[in-house]
Amino acid sequence: MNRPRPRLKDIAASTGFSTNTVSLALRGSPLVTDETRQLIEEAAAKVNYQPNEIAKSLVQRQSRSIGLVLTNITNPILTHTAQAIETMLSKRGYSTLFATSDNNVENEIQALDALQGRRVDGILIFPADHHRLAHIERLNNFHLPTVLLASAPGATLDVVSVKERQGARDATIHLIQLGHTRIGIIDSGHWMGNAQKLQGYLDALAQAGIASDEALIIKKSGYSPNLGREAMDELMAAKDQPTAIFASNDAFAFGVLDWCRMHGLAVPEDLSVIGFDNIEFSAYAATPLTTVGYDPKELAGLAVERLLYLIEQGDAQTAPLFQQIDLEIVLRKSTGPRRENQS
Amino acid sequence: MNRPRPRLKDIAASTGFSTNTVSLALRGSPLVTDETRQLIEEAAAKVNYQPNEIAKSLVQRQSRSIGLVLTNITNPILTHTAQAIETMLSKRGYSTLFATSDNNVENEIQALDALQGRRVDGILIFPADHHRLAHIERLNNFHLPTVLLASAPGATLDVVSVKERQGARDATIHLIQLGHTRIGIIDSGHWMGNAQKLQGYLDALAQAGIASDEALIIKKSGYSPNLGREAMDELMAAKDQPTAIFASNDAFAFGVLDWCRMHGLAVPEDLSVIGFDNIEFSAYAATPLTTVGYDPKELAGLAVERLLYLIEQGDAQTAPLFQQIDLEIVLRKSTGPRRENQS
DNA sequence: TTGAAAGCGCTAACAC
DNA sequence: GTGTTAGCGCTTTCAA
Repeated sequence: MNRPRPRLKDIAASTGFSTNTVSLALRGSPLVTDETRQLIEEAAAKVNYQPNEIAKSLVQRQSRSIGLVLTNITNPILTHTAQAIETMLSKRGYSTLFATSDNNVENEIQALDALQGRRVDGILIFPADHHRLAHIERLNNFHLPTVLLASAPGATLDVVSVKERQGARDATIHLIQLGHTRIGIIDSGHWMGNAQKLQGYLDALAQAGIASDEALIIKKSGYSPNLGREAMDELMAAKDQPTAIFASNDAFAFGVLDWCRMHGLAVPEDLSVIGFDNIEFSAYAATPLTTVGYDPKELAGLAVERLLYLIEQGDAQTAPLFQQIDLEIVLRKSTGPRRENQS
Repeated sequence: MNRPRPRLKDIAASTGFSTNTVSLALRGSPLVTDETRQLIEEAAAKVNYQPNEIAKSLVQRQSRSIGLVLTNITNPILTHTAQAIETMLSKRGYSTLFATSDNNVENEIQALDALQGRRVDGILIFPADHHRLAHIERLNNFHLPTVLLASAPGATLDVVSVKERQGARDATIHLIQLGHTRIGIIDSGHWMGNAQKLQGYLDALAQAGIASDEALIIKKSGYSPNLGREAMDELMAAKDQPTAIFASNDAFAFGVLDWCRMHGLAVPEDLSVIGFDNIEFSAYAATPLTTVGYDPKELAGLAVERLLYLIEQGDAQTAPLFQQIDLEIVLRKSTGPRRENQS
């Protein structure tokens, strides 16, 4: 297919050394004379020699590549995480093989198979379904280092994620402190088997002695403002309407904001809304969005460090580590005190 | 590192056949008996055999992987493109190696080197600088199929991109038709050596007989709402202020919207603004954004098809193909007629 | 300090 | 139909 690329052998032939010497020289071995090295390096540069990493991988039994599998990257926060991961990995000499599951476990299994076939040295994965992890945990059978980018309950794998439950609780408490008691939640967690945010929300209500109400808990599968709008239709149909909404991601929150614009509700005067993720755009929403956020670089950093550590450990078994980073409320304009005359 | 994975040899030993027969059987060759195949497949399944793609790549001299290099993916439209590309490639049996240049040519060169080292079969690249393409064009020396995801002027490579110039012209014409004559542009193209949008803007003015004014042309390097705000500070300092703004990307437009909010300008009554890219959230901006957009899937589809075609062509040289997809104005709320009493 | 030989896990060419 | 041999481009013993 491609023009025959120069091999070690070729530059060996042109310089008169053996392939072994050439290999040693190019890798900066101290065994080889400076003079020899120079000769060899020149010859290599002249033909634009680039070592074949594939051959290298085969003999060394390591590919210096890792697999990154995400659900989908329509959520900008995942995008930023992915980019940070790639940058860090690249600095450490690793390539990243990228795959998406589109939130489908079958796709995920396929992606994982492909990555294993390519003999990646490790895997970073944001699982499609936090309750169906068997195929991921099975990677351990081959001692393939893996870290989960989400805190799946009871996972026997390394985890680096965000304190979702606590973040959700803080968000809800923020609303409660503003005087709200009828607080709706739009949650997408169940979709991937993740009840963390819902739990955090319930924690906060319980702690404040507020009874939870099924009519205020809406579950939506996906990540899109449309779903936020749909949820609002249901939420505001209740006879005792909420005065505040906790949207489990910023996209939902935008949908809520949009619903309010369409229905003439003022935010935060008529309705408070808080989001989750703090995507860059949330500052520019119809009403600048109060939300709870984290630093994707921090997440990426921990995940990469841990994965690389596991890879370097080799066979030495280490107990799975569970790491979670903090979330912080970013106060903007979409939440405010409950009005006296409010429902 | 990893527990020794089963090899062809192992399952050959366990079944009593030769490695060759096993290889043939597992690849579904008609040469091998059904009975034999079945035996072999069972044995393979039992040990969870997964062919080593690295070894395969080495002997077949093709990796069935392609390199995708982007500048950075903070622009959601690039994100969508990337995801679409990965999905399509995966369906065709290709893995995608992902790299980012962060808009830095040095990084780009490094990424390209890494990809070549890994012997990718082809490269899809959104170049950091549309005027510095030499290192990319050099890939042709090794007959490494490459398609550019942006229309660099005078490139000797295959290109799949959007009709930026025309899109920019249409956007500006839209503003002109609304009665605006003082139209500002915030352009980021120069940053990557791309004057397409600026050209389109000038085309439209010229066509309408409106003199262009340097004071209305602001160049900003990057992709962020902040830059849009900064640009507005400069734009609105002119003694003859613009009544409409063409922002060369949606992030800039959000900055403009925010500036207006801060300065008490109503959009579109006091100022019209049109963006570029139609990122998902533009519908949820402070004022729903009128912008010009395209379908990233269409772009991805063309690029992948072309690249795969080039790869399958092998050495047969084909003239570079230049493809551009159409853009369409998405009318929302941020543009309106120029008011009589407006400056 | 350098070279020869073996081998990573697979496919391809050729026997039988 | 199935086995044997060679070889992809490298690194890794082991000699010299």
